[in-house]
Amino acid sequence: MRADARANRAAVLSAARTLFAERGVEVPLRAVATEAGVGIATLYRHFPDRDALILAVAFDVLEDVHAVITRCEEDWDADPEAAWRAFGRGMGRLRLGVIVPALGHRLDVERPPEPLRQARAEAFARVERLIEQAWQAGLVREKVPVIQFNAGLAAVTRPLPEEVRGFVPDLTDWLIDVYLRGLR
Amino acid sequence: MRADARANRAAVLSAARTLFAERGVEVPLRAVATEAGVGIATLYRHFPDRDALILAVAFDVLEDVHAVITRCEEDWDADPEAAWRAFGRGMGRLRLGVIVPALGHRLDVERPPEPLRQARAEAFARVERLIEQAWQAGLVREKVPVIQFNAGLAAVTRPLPEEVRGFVPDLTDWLIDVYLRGLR
Amino acid sequence: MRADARANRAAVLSAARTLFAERGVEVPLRAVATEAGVGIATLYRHFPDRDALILAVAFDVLEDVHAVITRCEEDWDADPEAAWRAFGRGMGRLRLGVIVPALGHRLDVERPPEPLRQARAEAFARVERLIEQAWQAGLVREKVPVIQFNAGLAAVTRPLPEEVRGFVPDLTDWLIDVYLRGLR
Amino acid sequence: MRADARANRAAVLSAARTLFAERGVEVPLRAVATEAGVGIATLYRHFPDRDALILAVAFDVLEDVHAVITRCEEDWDADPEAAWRAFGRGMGRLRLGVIVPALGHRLDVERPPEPLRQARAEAFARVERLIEQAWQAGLVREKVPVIQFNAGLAAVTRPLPEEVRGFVPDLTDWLIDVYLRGLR
DNA sequence: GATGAATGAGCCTTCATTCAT
DNA sequence: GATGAATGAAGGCTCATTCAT
Repeated sequence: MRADARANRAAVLSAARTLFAERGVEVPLRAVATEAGVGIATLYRHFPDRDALILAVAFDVLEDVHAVITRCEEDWDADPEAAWRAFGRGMGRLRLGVIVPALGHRLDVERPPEPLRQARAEAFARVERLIEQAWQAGLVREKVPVIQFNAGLAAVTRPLPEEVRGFVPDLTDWLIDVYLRGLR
Repeated sequence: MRADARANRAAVLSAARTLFAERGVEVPLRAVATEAGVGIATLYRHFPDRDALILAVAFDVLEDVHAVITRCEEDWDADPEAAWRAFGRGMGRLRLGVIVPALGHRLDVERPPEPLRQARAEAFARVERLIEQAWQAGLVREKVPVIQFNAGLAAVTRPLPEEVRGFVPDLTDWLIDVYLRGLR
Repeated sequence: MRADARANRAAVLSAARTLFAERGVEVPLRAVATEAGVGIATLYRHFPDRDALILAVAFDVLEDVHAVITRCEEDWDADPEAAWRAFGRGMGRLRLGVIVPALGHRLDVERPPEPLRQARAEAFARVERLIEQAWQAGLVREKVPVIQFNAGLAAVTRPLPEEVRGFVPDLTDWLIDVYLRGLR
Repeated sequence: MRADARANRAAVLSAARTLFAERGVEVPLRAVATEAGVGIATLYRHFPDRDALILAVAFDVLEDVHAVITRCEEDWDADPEAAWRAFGRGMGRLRLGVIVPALGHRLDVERPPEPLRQARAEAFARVERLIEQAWQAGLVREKVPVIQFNAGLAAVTRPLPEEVRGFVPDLTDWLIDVYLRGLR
């Protein structure tokens, strides 16, 4: 792939991630292309349809998920509770709440492609280990299934309407704290 | 035919409430009409545009909100903790998570009409009193602002994709429990 | 026909004539019914479809046409030129320009009904006689065919947009004068 | 593909001009697109809404208006009367009667855009000069305001229904002659 | 490879017309 | 006879997707 092509792909991906988070995955793809500074046909060259784009964003997010997990693992011994909370907030900042439902909504119909399934499984396994550790450290009252834990996280991090955010600016962080506390 | 008309209106309202909850407030109005078993023009006769329909659903939901609150107030003295939890679950079942964001999204643009504002304010006041009681009973650690409390409730009760629900059937109830526990 | 029914019919007819002249024959029939102060179904009871209503208005206008002609005939001997001009203005005030095109547009496709054809023929004959008289009196340079004369009158009396009317309030009367003068 | 696009734009414009003249500016845009041999979305790409299309047609017509005026100016000295009549007929052929009312009807609501206003003003000025000349040549009895002159021309050149045109094929030319003669 | 243009499908909304009370 | 309600058929407009340059 040419260097400029790669740059375009990256720009589209980044724009998609931003706009998906801000306006939902139903945002017009033309808006994504414009935000990325490329023509609509260029977007389609890299991502044949909306699902492909969502999928790519999902991979992108999953990478960050792994980074957050890694960070948590590294910081764990120094201060489990802080690491655990940072983990929650880090996950929250990834807006899982946006991409997870979209994945369910659009991709599971036709079976999620194997690579995604695998990357997800790997992340699940690592989170499961974290939950286990947290349980041993007394940070969660029971070993919640990962999928349930993630679903909760997703629920808690979906964007709320402007109006509400206006009144409660740090709502998401607060909600994550409440969520984690509720798990104890 | 007044009776028929009323029945149709109710059918549309009910269909809208269901489909809004399942597919979001952007669901095609034709789908709502079909689900209600009426023609599209009948829907428009009763609700001149989407916002009017959303508004009507909001009122409908608010009525149920008041009922849930009343129930909680009545049961409070017998067992505060049980009443409080029932309150949370009752609210959860109303799918506030669907209608609240929609209200923010669409109706605040053109100022929500006074009656709604008032009905909402009334509900807020009653919930505020409940929170106060809960605080006194040691069920919440601090007197959270109602709007924040509700926003959290909304976040926690928005529908998740089929896939997730398949794995964790009682997710919403579980999340509400976690939420309420986290507030302690 | 009941008295109230007759009154309703008359009200609809009158409203139609007004609104046709003001907004064209494509005006929503509901608007006509409302203007007439009756329900839409009442309008339809009296006039099964738009064409029937247009037709009825046409008859109504034709009656006035006959009155204008009669007036002209009566005043002729006293002052032919004044009578001729009054005739033109009288016709102009009837807004033939609104109803004539509509008749052509909508009714001729399926042959205009006999009664209309006849009433029109009668009016045509009388106007033809007037033209003959006017020719003898030197008020027109040649014996224009009636249909042509009327078409010209219709063209000249169709309503113009507000903007223009604002600048030239008496445009129609002026145009009729020009038209009649041009015929000399 | 710039060339194709331009051709399409021209085709739409031409189709619009034809259909506006034949069926009025309320003609379905789909019909215009079909007549132009393009998809409906292509029409919308070039003209974002009906007003934009009407506006473009208006500009198009105005260009022809200027051409007619120029022609008249050039031919004036050779034979003023012939030039004046040719001017009237040339204007008549442009179907001002269709586009002028539409401009009044639709565009004045949201202020006609400056360029149009200017092109129109320029045409008005030139016609005013022609009227002045015609007055000096004894071709009009008084210096009619341009707007009034044009309104009359518009009134006289609006299309009449098929039926009438069937009976009097050259009605418009005849009417223009009568109009010009009436102005003497 | 990148781009803008073209296209049809789909949703919103209005309106003529028919029904049921 | 009068009425308001119901309905489907357009027509306006947007957007995902495909083409041609």
